[in-house]
Amino acid sequence: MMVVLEGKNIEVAKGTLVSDLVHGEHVLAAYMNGHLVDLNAEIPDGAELRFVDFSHKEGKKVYWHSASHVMAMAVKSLFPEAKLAIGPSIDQGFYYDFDTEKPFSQDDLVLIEKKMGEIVQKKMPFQRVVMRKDEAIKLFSQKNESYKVELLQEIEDEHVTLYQNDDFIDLCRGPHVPHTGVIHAFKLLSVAGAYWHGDVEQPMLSRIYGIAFTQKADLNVYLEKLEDARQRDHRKLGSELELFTIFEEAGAGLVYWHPKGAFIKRSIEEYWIEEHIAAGYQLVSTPHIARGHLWHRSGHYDYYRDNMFVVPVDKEEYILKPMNCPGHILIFKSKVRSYKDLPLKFAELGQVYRHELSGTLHGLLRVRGITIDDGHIFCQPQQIEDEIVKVLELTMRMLRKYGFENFKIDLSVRDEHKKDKYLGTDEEWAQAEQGLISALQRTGLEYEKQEGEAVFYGPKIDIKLLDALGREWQATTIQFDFNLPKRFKIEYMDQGGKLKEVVAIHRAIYGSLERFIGCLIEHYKGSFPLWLAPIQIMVLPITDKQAVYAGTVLQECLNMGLRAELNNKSERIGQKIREAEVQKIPYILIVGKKEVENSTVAVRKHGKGDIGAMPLKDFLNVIKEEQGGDN
RNA sequence: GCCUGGAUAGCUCAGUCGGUAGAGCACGUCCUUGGUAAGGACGAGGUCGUGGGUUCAAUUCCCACUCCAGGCUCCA
Repeated sequence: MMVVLEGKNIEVAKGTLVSDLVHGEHVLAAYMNGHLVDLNAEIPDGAELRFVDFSHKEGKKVYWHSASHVMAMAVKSLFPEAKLAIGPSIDQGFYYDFDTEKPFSQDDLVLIEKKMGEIVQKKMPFQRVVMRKDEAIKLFSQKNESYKVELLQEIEDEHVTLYQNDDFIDLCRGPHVPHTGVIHAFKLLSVAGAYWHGDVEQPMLSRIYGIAFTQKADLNVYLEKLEDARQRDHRKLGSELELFTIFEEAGAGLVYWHPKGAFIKRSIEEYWIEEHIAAGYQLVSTPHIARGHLWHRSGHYDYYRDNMFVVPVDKEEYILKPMNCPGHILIFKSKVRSYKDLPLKFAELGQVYRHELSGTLHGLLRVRGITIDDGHIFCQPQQIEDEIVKVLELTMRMLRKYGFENFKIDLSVRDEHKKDKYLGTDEEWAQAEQGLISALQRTGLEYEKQEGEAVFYGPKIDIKLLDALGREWQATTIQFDFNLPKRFKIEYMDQGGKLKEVVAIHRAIYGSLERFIGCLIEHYKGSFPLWLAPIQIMVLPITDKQAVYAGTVLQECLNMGLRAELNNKSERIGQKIREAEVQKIPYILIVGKKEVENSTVAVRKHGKGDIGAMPLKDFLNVIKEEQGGDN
């Protein structure tokens, strides 16, 4: 019979298995007529086949999923009483959830890993078993695997597949790698609690996360990357570089910026203000607190009450603002606006407060006191597209300033089948969604359309930026709002003298400044570019005899508007260099006897080391070009 | 909010099977004046997260709370 393998016609005997066509171990599974199958699947006549290896996304999934089975085998042999829940592959590796009397500890992982090693050695085949559902239920009931039984009961098919290695059997759709020996390099990474079905009401299970690779070297690279990420942790760098502290005494999720961190924050804000004024925004400033009445009218009180800080004042409730929009709307509504005034764009670096659940707080990435770089665009329907294009262009220019080059853009639209879930008319949605699409097309940005991901009050564009390690960070969001214009009756007078409802667009480019700075810290690994570095230059005299010259070097730097400091402690130069390097200061100017005689400075650049001596003027010229940052 | 594990000097951590504690780094003083990532000596520094309980005695055992970590959930 004929089959098509990787696009080529070949002749094979009837009853040939996929594995018969495979040479070597790198092939993990195969696509047969579009379906992913095991290698020991039989090939039907005329089948179209494509091999899948670890370099394919699907291959990784199969591999990691098989690794999770190996882990489950190890767990069941060490802890026979542990009940199996689920064990899928994830973006980076796999996990398996178990119900155990006592949750696993870090020490257990070592034991489990060891056992996994033994299982891998045995090269146990993954055998696919097809069974009637009721038989499978019986089987797992006997084994006291209640979670598997529950899963089976949710399956509607009459037959189910199971995979068996020796006496270990697990409900599984598959496919799997041929045998356990294929799993070469693996590591169990962490243990965590997780609810069954992710449901708070359900039992808490013990989850083990792991990762696996076909080569030991790849695993090492991955582990190094994890270690690099740990080294970049903004919480660690934040305290080492004295950028910020979150004080237990002062409250969770509330950030105290130390001078250096505050400098960075202010630099980012100043740059933002400059760009926004140039882009036609008008800065406004609104209070941190407002009467409850305002939040009832905006609808926040009903939808968002649990996340708001409520303060009793006299006989009513005041609320710490969780968002800036109502404030900006009040300013818009303070007088009758003409179509000639539109688009009207208000911007504010507004401090908002949100009562996020304690467990979700995380360094700067999730806080309760948030600085939002908020902007609201009030415009006419026909202005939508142009305005979105302007926002996108502004966003790209600003994010690129920080060295972000790769983005993931999501366009979230409503679910056409559940229109009743959303506010706003068909016409409004069509206009808004089309405006976003046209704007994205005009700017040439690639995006992914996410059906049904829009919020109930309007469609949106979210931009995630990819940092130096390729990790995603949610930053920019551009959202239509069909809710607030109606609730607040925000209108403008058109050419015909009639009042019409405005189109309102929320947008934030950094998103949250706290999160953005956290991201920057990790992106730069604490080594800020010159324009953001709190201290740009450290002047170090080699001995006390150069103190006077070092003082003049410092002064010249300061006169140029540079942020420079002088360390004239009577320490060895190696020690003082170390202190400055640990602080990741971009430039160190070392002055000794030679430099005094020649009126030069010996320049040491962070990350590069000694770049030689040069006249101070030359150095100042070099640095002047670097000073403004990119663009 | 939920689960597990934590909280000891400014930081990183050790320790006390119940009798109020120790290291390294950082900090201060002195010696040293040294040419590209840690010179030496001495010194100061802690109500052992907070509040209660048991006990002659609690940093240690028990309870509650707060905060932190890793997850889960949440993020109109």
